[in-house]
Amino acid sequence: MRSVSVEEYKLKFFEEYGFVRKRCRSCGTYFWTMNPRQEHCNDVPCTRYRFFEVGRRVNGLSVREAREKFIEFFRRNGHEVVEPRPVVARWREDLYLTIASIVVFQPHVTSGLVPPPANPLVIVQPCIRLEDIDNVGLTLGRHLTSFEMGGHHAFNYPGKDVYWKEETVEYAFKFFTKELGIPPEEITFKESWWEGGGNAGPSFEVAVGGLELATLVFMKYKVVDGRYEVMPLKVVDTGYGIERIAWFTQRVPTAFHAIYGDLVKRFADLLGVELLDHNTFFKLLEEAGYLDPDSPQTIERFYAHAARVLGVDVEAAKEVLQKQVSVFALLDHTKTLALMLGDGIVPSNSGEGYLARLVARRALRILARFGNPVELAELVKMQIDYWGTDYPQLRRNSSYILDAVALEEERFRTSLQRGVKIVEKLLKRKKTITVDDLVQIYDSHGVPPDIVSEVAKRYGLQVSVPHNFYALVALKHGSRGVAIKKKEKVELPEEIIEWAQKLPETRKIFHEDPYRVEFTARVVGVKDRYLVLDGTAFYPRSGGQDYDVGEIVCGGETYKVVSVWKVGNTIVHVLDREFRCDEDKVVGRIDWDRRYKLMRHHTAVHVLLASARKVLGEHVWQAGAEKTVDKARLDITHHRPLTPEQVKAIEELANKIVDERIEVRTTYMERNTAEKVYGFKLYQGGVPLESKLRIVEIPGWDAEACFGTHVRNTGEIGSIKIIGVERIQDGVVRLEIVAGTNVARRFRELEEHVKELAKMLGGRSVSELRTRLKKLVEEFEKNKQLLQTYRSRLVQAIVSEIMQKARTVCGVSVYEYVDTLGDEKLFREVAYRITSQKNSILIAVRPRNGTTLFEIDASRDLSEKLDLRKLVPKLREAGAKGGGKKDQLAGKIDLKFEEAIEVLRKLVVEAIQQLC
RNA sequence: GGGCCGGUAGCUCAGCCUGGAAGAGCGCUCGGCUUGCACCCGAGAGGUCCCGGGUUCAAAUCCCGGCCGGUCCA
Repeated sequence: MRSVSVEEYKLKFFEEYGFVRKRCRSCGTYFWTMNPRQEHCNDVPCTRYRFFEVGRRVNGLSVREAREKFIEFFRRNGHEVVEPRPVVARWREDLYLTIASIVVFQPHVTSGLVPPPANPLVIVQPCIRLEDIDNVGLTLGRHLTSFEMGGHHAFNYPGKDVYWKEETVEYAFKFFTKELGIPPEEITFKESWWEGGGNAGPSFEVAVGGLELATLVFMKYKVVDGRYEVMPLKVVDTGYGIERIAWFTQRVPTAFHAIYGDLVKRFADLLGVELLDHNTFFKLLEEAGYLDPDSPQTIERFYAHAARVLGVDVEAAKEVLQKQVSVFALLDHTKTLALMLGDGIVPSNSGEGYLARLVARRALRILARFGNPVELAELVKMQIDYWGTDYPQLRRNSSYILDAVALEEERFRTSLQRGVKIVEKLLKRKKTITVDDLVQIYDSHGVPPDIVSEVAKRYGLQVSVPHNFYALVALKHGSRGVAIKKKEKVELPEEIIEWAQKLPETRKIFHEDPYRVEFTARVVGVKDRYLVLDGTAFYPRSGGQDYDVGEIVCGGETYKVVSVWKVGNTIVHVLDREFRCDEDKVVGRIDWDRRYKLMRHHTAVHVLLASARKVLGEHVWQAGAEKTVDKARLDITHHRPLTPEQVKAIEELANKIVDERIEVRTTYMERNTAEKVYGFKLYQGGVPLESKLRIVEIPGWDAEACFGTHVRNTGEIGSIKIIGVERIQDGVVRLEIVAGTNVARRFRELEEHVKELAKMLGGRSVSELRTRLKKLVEEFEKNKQLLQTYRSRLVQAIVSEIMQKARTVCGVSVYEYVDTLGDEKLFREVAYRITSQKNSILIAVRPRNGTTLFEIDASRDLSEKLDLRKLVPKLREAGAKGGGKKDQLAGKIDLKFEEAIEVLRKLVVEAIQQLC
């Protein structure tokens, strides 16, 4: 840890309350305590867990009660309550999951762009962190993949301070002592340093009886090139572990007992695991604090301790323990999975979808080890029932959640079956399975090593899985990069972008009036063929909507506008040639026909998304969209392929929304208000970087933060036709549509196409197409049969002809055949018939483009005496190229076929004569 | 977004390493056995070896590119 000045941590609060600063004898960390005799920092592993012995006035808080107590305390102390956000960080471009309460306010609030929704505020945010997924269970609750983080936050702007360290520490102290009734001398404030996401600052970790209950961070630095710069905006970022508070107050031995109550026993029963009693768990817990999952020695020590507690040998203890751990891990994973799916993640092989699959597969793997006594969906169902009140989205989306889980289970099973076959195949080829094989099988086929080992065992082979298996897998993938989500690219030269950035913002006439075709504007910047105006009706490519084209008139000259781009808030027109005009004013005119098609397509896409969400469920999210003049497409997240009925239902509903002639409203709203009113559905097309959002709303159906130009009324769309449905990626379905007059155009194209087909098939009308085609296919099949009959007859005839001209050399029949038909199948049959006679050899030539292809086939018995490959050198001398097997030679010879056959005959006869 | 694995008969796959006559099992059709059948016996039909290019006398096989699927990791 870097050395931090003591001044960062010295507080009046500590002085007033009689805290002393001490240094931990074990880890060297400085800490503050009211107990002058305390020698250690009061956190594991420097002390054992003894939080269950610590006094407290409040007992037995459930997670919900702990959450409410936390919120209530800070509400009483002047904090406004903010509703939690989804566990999928839709508003973040650089993060998939909500990993902390502060994530809710990043980057817009912490960067100063947007004011916080309240200040100060309190929030309890469900969070998901998957880093420690493999450690869940073993540490009896120190590691969880999902947890609720209670945070009270204050944003201190220059000249507008809310509160800082003194108040924050005092709140924590009061909450723990007054609200929970923990004796003051039991509370330790550990000095620490927090760093993340380019920010940093001093922090305190609040520990009681070995358990860290909260972290208080004072974000005040920005990390620039490894140096710390003081930020104008200083943020109080606190994190209280709601589950840990529940654990602490309940005096139960594991966090899982505290969080899941009677679910623990119900899960254990379903798995057939006999749970240890609380006393035994408490004895285990004493050692659990020293567990460091990264250190195998501490794990071994834990097992040894368990063996002593249970009075059995280490192997037996390990087995008992692993069963308990499995129950805990399964409780944890199923809840996390429910939360992820409940907030609309669709399992997939990439992006946040993969993270859901990862959790599902860890859970399924555990179930597999127990012989799949219960379906995963059933366990998830229990979690939905258990948490349904706390997280209503679980109940609302339960049919999707359960369907997605069932599908994941099915996929995992087929994947495993495939994997087992691969292992079996491998075992047939080689007698051992190396560590490399294990890594390869997991990496390519998703079969975890313990399952490979189990399969191998059935074949009597012992395969041991190395401790660092997953590290080895990680090694194969190289260094980790940062996840970056898609970004719209601007097709302008670098120097033009730089130039445009220095120019003023352009007035957006296309927003003020999307129906404006002609406008007058002043030139504010010219560089070659790039033109910037003070205002424009030309829409730049943005939000998936293609740019406008048209013309700009200046000084009697007309310039064509070829494309339009957005650089920040400045709009750059690309002209067909260099702009040379001294006049200040220009007149612009957009290509209305094109624009109107784009507008209709854009609004149609919003309608389509609303319709898809209604038909398929809330998990449907826009994964991408593009609107061109010809058509538009919308990629949506969905776990299964769409059925024709679903496609039809989506299309029908979309057209119903069109027919209802709903007014499309465009408004500007403060970000916080908009989020409160519409939720995060707003950010379907990405997250704008503004504090004020432009909201395009189709009342009752859809509201999105959107830059695009839209029609005034859904009725203007005219009609929507889905012209393509395609699975473009696991978990993503692409819908292609046309709208408005394009539907007619599309229909005409299709009609012409069909007419052409009808014509090709010799029919006169489209209605004949079906019957003609059916007949044609039948005829084709019939002719194929007929051809085969003719072929057989012809083979017969050719074979007898060849036989008549046979010559015998040393008891071997030598046949010759000149094939001019070019029917490969026929030739094969002829060759087969000839060489299935004993002691026979066939010399065949086929004239081709002035040269001759040849083939020599010998019967099997002959090839035992005569190796045709011995002829190859002589053939080479004769100018042929080729090769083959003992009983077959093939190649090419640059001779007329009459000459070729003589050469070949000579060689073959010579070879046979040597056998005599 | 990247790595790895795969795409051959209706289905499950072998063949590919080391180029030279496209295979097996199941299913299907017909026939036999049988009261009947999921059994047994016999015969038969069924193929763009994912697509495109290259190397070669010759490519399912080797090389390059693409498409599709699976999987792991971001």
